[in-house]
Amino acid sequence: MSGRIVETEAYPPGDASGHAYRGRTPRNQSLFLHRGLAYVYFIYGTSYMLNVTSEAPGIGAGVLLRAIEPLEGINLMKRLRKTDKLRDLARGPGRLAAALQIDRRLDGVDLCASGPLWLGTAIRETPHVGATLRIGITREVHRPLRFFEVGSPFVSGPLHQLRSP
DNA sequence: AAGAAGATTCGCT
DNA sequence: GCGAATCTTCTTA
Repeated sequence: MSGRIVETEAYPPGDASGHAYRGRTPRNQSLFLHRGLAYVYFIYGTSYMLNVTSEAPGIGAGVLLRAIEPLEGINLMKRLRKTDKLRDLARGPGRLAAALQIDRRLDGVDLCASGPLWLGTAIRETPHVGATLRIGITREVHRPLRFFEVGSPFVSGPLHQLRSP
């Protein structure tokens, strides 16, 4: 299965809304490893979230992947998500993880090497990226750190664009 | 020690 | 629109 990332949120170093803010715990320890690894956690009793670590070792920070445009393995994703609606397969961070069968076993996996889960690049025209407010947080709510592809139907949440980065 | 809140989603009303 | 699901951390409600 594969998809194109169309929505992310940044949780940079020192961000009070980030999971690393209060230091290392058993759940978030992979956030403090080197960049390019998966940080996967479970929340609300229902949902896994996939993040990519983004800083040097010892600095806790990452990027939450909130939505992908499904590309390959769509029928498998439909089974895993128990829906036939293409638009709903991976629109939202919990849905994204469910569509890609991601759970805590993938926590700490190197996303920049061959393995069960990885990031790649594809040559395309430069996407139009918008920035707006992050969703579902209660601290540092005014920072425009949610990034999305303008016009994509596979993006979740409000799309009022605050600025173009 | 116990309860609430959290980077959410789903099903029922 | 609201409540439930139920893991991890933080607060003391």
